[in-house]
Amino acid sequence: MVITPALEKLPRSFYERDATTVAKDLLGRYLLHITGGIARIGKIVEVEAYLGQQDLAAHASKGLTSRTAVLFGPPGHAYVYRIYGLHWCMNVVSGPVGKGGSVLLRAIQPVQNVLGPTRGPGLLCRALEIDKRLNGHDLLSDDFFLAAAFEPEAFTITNRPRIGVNYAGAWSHQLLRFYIEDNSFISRR
DNA sequence: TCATTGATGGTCT
DNA sequence: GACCATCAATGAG
Repeated sequence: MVITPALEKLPRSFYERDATTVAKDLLGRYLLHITGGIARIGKIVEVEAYLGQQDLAAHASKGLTSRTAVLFGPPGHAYVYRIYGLHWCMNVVSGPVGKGGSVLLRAIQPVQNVLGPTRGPGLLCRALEIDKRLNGHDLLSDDFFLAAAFEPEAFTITNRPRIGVNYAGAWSHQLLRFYIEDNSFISRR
């Protein structure tokens, strides 16, 4: 029996801040995806910030294309794409509008109705049934959104370089990966 | 425990 | 045609 914490949907203003601020503030928040009457819920424990067009590690560095259009759209929407031909990854578009900033969700801690492992961006999406259909989806909707617990918990945030972006030169060294210290659900490495 | 590699497809050049 | 914001299975040590 899982006891679901009381949750409050995050407002648009939450996402209108810069990617680094949103990334750190997303730790400890809850991701909910409701499909077929089943609510799948995970607590976010690891994220990476992608700063926008000038960030060579970010998809937005390609500029505005059909693929990256969502990144340059309004904050508070989901950017979902396929990577390495077989995995889905999910970002949260952050502000300010037009900058192309976003936050990659890398790992969650299972809370309710989660399918399989969640320590990694591809696994996370599989576990919450997130795929291309949710690209561009508004995160203030009622079936796919982020929420805060009414009673937040205390934790320490650790900074590390982002993973898998060695091609990005100096940008690959920036400490833009954040996770909850000592949480056992972060991706290994 | 660590390093290597195969699977697999959309996007960009 | 090359390149990936990955994961799981494999084999060496």
